[in-house]
Amino acid sequence: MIFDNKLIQQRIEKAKLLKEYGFNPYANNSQRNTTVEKYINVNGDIFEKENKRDANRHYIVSGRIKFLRIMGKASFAKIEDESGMLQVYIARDNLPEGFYNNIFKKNIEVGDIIEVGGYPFVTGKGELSLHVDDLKLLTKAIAPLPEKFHGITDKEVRYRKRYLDLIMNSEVRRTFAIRSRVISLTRRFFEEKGFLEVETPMMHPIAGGANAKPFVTHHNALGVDRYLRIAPELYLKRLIVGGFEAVFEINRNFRNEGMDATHNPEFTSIEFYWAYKTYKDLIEITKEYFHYLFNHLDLPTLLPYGDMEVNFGNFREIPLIKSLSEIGGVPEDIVCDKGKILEYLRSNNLEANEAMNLGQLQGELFDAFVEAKLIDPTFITEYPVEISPLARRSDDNPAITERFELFIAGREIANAFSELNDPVDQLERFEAQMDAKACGDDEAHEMDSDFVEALSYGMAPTAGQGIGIDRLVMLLTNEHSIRDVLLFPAMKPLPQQCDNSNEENA
RNA sequence: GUCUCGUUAGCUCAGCUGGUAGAGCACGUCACUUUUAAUGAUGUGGCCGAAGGUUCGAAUCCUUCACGGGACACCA
Repeated sequence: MIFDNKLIQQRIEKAKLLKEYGFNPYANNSQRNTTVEKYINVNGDIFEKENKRDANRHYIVSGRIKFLRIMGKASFAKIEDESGMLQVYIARDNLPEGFYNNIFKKNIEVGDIIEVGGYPFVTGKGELSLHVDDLKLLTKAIAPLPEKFHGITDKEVRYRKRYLDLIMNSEVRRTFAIRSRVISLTRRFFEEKGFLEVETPMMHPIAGGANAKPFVTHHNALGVDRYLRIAPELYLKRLIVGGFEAVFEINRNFRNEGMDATHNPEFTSIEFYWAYKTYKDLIEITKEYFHYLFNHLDLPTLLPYGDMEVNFGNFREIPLIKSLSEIGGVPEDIVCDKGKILEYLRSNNLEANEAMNLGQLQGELFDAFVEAKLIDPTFITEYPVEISPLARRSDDNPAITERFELFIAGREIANAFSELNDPVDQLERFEAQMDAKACGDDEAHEMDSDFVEALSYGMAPTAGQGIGIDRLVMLLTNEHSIRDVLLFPAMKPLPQQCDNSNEENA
């Protein structure tokens, strides 16, 4: 039984006793008329008052008891609501006869949610507090809170029981408040730019738009399997075909792959598509977007990330090949020679795969020597066509594509390109993917003939971009695990949980 | 997937080369009307992640498994 713990039994007993005394341990008649934050702001003048108090004011605040110091006939408690923590002073003689000794001291404890009324005053130690003349229990917590000083530090417990993490680590709330604002600001930014927010299916008959393994589910009514989407890309482009010229979608993608500090099976991205534009326009709007975020989030331009400092006032742009020598320190004369690259990789004790083509090897050099050095925001452009299967070829140089990836703090944060809109080329690329799939590549794209047909009606030249919201939030909040920016990250089930769910389902 | 570290009271952690399971906080009882992780006294509290094995004897040594953290490889 889940409540068989002795401490929980004690607290259940206290709730029973309160009921017997006529106090509802789950009262629903809150009279709260201010928050802790407002209380502290409004009563800042109490420090200047005579006796440092004003008994003519009266406020009712509510919150969870985080600290309780009982000293005989008087007590101090710290109660916390969403806005902050407030000290309240509870003395026997200010409460109804017997309440303090029999009800408060015996049956109310840390973790309970209470409501107190009283006037503002400043204690001898100089802390603005509330002088309580009315106290009631709103919610009895029957489970004891973790230790008040160390709180809850076990990452596993923090992720599995996020509510406990939020109770004990109030700074965690700040991370998720920032996340919420990033999503809200992102939406507003693109709306203000004239983009239309759309919702495309989460359940796809064909999982397309990325190289990834999908989750499969089953639609009973139609008797068919459906794939949770791995990317919204192909649907958003259909909308461009249909005549929308600027669309975006902020939503979840699902990939049935491994989990680690930067991968959760469901993750949030924004993808946006912009007709009559190229990737160069995307570079400009991306800079504007970051500027907008930083302004509205009040973040400093020099943002710490781990032991790095990222200068968001220093956006750079460099072609991939050029970055190999200029940033990666790879000798200029080898970056376009397959044999010399292989030799160079070997001499640096890196894997040198003879089967790779020039573009793939340049990608290897980039990963090994450049990526980690891209601290300030850097647009890497002119990707080799061999490692950019979805991007439009450059008209000037058929070996490279009209594409960029944005790197910040040594990590990829956005991927963008001028979209392929030649339906015959697209069909051929799908067919090549089909061959790869037949050869055992289970992440190869599926043929989506409806999408090819859509392109055959003509898609205006379009630029499209995806930004991983989770990783962006990690960057902005200086968090180093995706689990710290997801309220409920995916976790393996515990054996006991399986048993419970079976019982519930039975 | 590989390597590595961890899992002991509600929480945070000790527990050495194997010999009856420890502390602080929390909780119970008592004292205390301006405290700040309040204080002082006293008491309760354990399937040592799970299963096997070695041993007279295992929290401790060995094997397997489960779940986490970190690193590396692949993907956003």
